[in-house]
Amino acid sequence: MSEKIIKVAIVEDDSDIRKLLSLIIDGSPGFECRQTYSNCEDAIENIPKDPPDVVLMDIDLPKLSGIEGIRILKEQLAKTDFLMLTIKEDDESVFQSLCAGATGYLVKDIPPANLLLSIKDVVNGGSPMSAAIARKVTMSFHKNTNSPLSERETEVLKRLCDGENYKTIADAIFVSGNTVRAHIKNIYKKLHVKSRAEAVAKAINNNLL
Amino acid sequence: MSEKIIKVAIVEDDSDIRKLLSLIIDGSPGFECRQTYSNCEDAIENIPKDPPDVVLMDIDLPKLSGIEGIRILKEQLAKTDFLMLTIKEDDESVFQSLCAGATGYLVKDIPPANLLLSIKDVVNGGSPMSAAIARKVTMSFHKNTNSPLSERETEVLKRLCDGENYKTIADAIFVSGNTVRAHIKNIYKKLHVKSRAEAVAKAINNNLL
DNA sequence: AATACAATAACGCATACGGGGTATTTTTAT
DNA sequence: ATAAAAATACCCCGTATGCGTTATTGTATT
Repeated sequence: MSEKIIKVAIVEDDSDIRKLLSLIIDGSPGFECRQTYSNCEDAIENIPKDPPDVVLMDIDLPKLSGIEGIRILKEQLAKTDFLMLTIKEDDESVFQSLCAGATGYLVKDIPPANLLLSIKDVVNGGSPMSAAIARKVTMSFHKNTNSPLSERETEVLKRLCDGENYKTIADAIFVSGNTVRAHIKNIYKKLHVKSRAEAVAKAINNNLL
Repeated sequence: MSEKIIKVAIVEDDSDIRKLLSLIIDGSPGFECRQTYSNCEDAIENIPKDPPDVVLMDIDLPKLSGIEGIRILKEQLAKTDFLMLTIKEDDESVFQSLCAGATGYLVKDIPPANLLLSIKDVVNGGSPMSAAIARKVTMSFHKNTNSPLSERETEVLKRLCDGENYKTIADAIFVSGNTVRAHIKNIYKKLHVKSRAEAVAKAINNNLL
């Protein structure tokens, strides 16, 4: 099946790790690593000249971060998959990376055999993630069970997200417009916001609906 | 490490599959399957009496769907992990499942050995997903590269999401309030919405920011 | 029995907002 | 070179919205 050699590029500032990774990849049948970079600037300049199948990207890099690097490179290289390979496991790093265009996220303690499997996985349409990372991602979908809002308020908030106004909501849930306004005021108090737009943003971003 | 036996429950309407799964699990050292159900109603009534570590949940079930089942069960059983095990791979099924509380999503053609690995993975804090499912999930984070909005409009929309008003936005980006209003009108036209709340909801749900 | 919250409902007031235009300048694309 | 799109800016108008305040009823919780 995988008769085509997978071309991998590496962006990693630690020269020991960089060389080790390139040796692992280049020494494995079916893989080749012709491009390695110690910083994002070089990668951004040279990777588009000969797009690899997969880029292994560190986050902590001298000037531009790996996340910024992906943001810039992914725009030009739609067909290239970017895999984060980093020691950082905080939510910010993980979700910023995915939003920037990463298709996988591996932590650096990954065994060489698994790294190669992950690279194969991503070219075959998967999204390899270390266990704890994958868990973070699925958790981000779970409905917030600690919502401060009552059922009725949640119902109203849902309708605000659809752009409904007082009157429309009132008619839909069979109460007066004044009642809807009262609910909305309570929603604002509980969410510490002062406008529909803010309430909607907070509701969506905190999985309150 | 895993000296404790992993208790698994199965909710699956096809009796052949149900029996096969329970045999695989019960026949593997370190796993036991004492509870199997052919529908959600029975599962909802009985699973809370003796919470397992992991529930393998089908989606297409006679009355209540597996997604609804998780929604109800997960509220009571915070410590139990729910793994979807289904033939369905459409976006709706995947994301509704995750939102309802699933911690993993496996397609039914998974080899028995991998199923056991996935169950171990989820109890060890991971989130096992079949390759195509994981890809769907990471893709859902990627910024929409086909945004109809200009840079300036995107900037304004971001600020609308923070609850800023005309004046505040105008001051922040050093233009007149009238200009901000003009931008917002264009945003409404392009997104086919007629209020801030709607624009914010659409922007967030479509990864325009 | 008492407290608290949720859901219901109303009124006044100032203004931010959405819809309708029009116009100039700059940037980008063809 | 020229057209299209983006960014800037202003006007009017009516109303939906946010804020303050008050009140009744029912349902939990203690």
